[in-house]
Amino acid sequence: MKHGAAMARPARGSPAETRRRLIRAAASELEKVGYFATDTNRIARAAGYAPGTFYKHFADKRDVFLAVYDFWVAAEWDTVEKLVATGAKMTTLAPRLVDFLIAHHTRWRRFRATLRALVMLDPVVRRHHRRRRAAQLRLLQRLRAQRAPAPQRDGPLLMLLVERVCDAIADGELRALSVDDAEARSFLIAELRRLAR
Amino acid sequence: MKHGAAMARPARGSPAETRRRLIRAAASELEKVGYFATDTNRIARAAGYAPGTFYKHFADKRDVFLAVYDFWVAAEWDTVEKLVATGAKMTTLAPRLVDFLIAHHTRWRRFRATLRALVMLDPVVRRHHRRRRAAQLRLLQRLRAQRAPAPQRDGPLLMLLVERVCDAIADGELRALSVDDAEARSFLIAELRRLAR
Amino acid sequence: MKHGAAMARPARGSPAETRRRLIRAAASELEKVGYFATDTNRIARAAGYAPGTFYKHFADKRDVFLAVYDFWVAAEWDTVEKLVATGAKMTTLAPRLVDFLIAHHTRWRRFRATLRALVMLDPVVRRHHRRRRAAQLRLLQRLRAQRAPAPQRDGPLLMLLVERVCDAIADGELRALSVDDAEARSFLIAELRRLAR
Amino acid sequence: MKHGAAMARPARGSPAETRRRLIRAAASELEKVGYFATDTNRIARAAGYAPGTFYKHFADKRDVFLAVYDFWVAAEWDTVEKLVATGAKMTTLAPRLVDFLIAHHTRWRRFRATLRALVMLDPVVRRHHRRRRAAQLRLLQRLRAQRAPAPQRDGPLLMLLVERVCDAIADGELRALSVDDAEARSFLIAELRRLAR
DNA sequence: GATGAATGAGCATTCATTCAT
DNA sequence: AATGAATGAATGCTCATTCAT
Repeated sequence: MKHGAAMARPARGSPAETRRRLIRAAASELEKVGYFATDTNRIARAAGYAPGTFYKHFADKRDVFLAVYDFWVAAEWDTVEKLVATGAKMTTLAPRLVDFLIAHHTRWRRFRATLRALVMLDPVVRRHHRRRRAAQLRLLQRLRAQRAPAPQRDGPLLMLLVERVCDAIADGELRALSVDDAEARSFLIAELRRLAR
Repeated sequence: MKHGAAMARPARGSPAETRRRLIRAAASELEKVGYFATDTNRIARAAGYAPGTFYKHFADKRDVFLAVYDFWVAAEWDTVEKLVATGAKMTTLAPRLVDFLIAHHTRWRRFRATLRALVMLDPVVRRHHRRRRAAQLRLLQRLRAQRAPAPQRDGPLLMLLVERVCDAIADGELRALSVDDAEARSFLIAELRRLAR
Repeated sequence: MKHGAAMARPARGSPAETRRRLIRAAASELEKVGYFATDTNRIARAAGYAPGTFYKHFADKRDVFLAVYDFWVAAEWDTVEKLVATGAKMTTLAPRLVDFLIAHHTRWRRFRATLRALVMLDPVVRRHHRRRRAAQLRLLQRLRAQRAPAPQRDGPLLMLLVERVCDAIADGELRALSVDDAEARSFLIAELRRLAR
Repeated sequence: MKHGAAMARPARGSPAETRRRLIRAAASELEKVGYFATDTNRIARAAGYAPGTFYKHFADKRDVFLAVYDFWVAAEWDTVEKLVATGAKMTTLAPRLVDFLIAHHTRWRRFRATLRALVMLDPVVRRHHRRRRAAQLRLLQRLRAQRAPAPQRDGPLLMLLVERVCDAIADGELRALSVDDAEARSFLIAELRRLAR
């Protein structure tokens, strides 16, 4: 009715499409108010579905959370890979990477705050997170291997450091302590450049 | 029986004593399961009191959380001050400080995970946290002034860095990325020593 | 068993039907024990539903109260309009109206007692009540205009008087003061007739 | 300490004094927010006592309510008797009585709203109220006997009418229906004068 | 595949009342 | 006589989840 009589039962799209819509809605809710302040009914409604539909696509509330996390990580690493694939030198690459990472963390800072808490408090989220981390590390090492063939052991610390500082900038923690964002940015760029020798 | 595994029923005590017991019980609950998985009735029972007693001492659930936070911060800085007051040189002082901070963060890692999330998600917790942070910074500057009279601007970054790395060690994030805790510890000690020249 | 003496479990019905059932159950509870002695769980159970269902249909306890009030007012004025619509002369109409009003107020006297108190004590109920009152007054004037085209200003006092005396009869206040109900009834009929000249 | 060392344990006054203070505090609370929105702890605190003290003087919450009611009724009839005792003619007396009653009801309108509800909903309050009413009626008849020796049967209706209209004026119900308070006042005065022939 | 009415355990919070001091 | 810390049943309300359609 709504779309005219032409479409023979649009059926709202494929299951995959529905799932994607739900994840997007969940991501948005999680970023707006965090995990504990949303509920699955709201997520379903925000995606344009009924409450029951949610449970056709996700086992439970935590399950969307993990899906959103995967979505988030994929978005991050896709961009990182693309930037690296440009073949630019570290001198040019580092600021681009840092700017992207700060923006990405800022855009998702409330989601990330929830993530950090759940990783600590929920064993299932923890396990999932560890697995993804390991995968990221492998990716990172692959990327670096293309530039400096010698094996390197400081990847983890770098990753952690970058992530932490990005979160701190996003949270406004540094500003609150009267540290300039630009200062923190320079610091991150320098760290990245140092790696590439 | 009625109180399950609760602490022995406390003697009809002073309000201050009751409050302390409630804070302790809340701290323990927060560390065990986090903010969102406890409830005020559990906290009260764990302290050996009835639900109503909780609300004689705290406005609401968030209110104990802030009290626990204050308790935690006070415990940390009391020890830091004491260690500094020994008058030991940075060479000896730094490992002691680092070892204490790592132990302290490890002991309260789940509480700290919750804290970080709430600072991001709850404006009241955020405000409270900012205020405490500022106070800590003043304390830190006072402590450093005794050693290096020249004014220093890197306090905030140091504080943040130390806290972040301690949390990472406590969370096991570094271990999960096959970074030795000892390595991280050395790094922190080096950073601290660098400050004192 | 689980639902105690509740109404038979209603079929999975339309929201409107559920809402109606909840209003009916609330009306019955309010009349039996008054606003402050019921709770929303009891109302839901009495209607044959679980506690949560109540909140799908009403924002809070006060909200059902207002719905019951509207229901009550509608029932009253529907009948009044019907009686007036018979076209009977005031001589015949007056006793019928009075008898209905006395019966209606008697049937709902405890609800009305609560209403009067809440109108005084709760600003939201007060506002709602004022609005309904104004609507009733307009209806009354419309009804009277059909009989006596000249504009009349004594509607409010009449409405108030009738309502008050009906409540007094219903409450048994008059009987307690050894005033015959019949006497009060005659008084009301006389007042109504006087209006029609 | 507070009052100097001179007073040998002021003991706060006699039990009767304490009781009076509690009643006064309860009256004030009841008028401010009504029966269901106060609690006995608040009443005790408002009177300057601890919660326990309340229960040394009253069996329960309802018990103070009845005491306040008695206090209120006594205040009303004391004044009425005094006004009647001036020996003034009804022409002069009636406006004075009416003005006092309107003021009295206005001052205590929220208390009276609660009273009317509780009379309807609580059997104990109901019984108590009936007894007081009967006593008032006897007093009224005694007062009128001094003026018109012939027995009179319209006392109850008069009392009820006056009370109801005073409440309506106090509640602002009449104003809300655009009936002037002055109009209602004149009506009451006329009714009173009619009684005295 | 989607719906959405219904669920009910669970949680934060209140308050009349008690009793050891 | 007064205290006030403590009680705990009760209450309003939420939300993850189910299931008949």
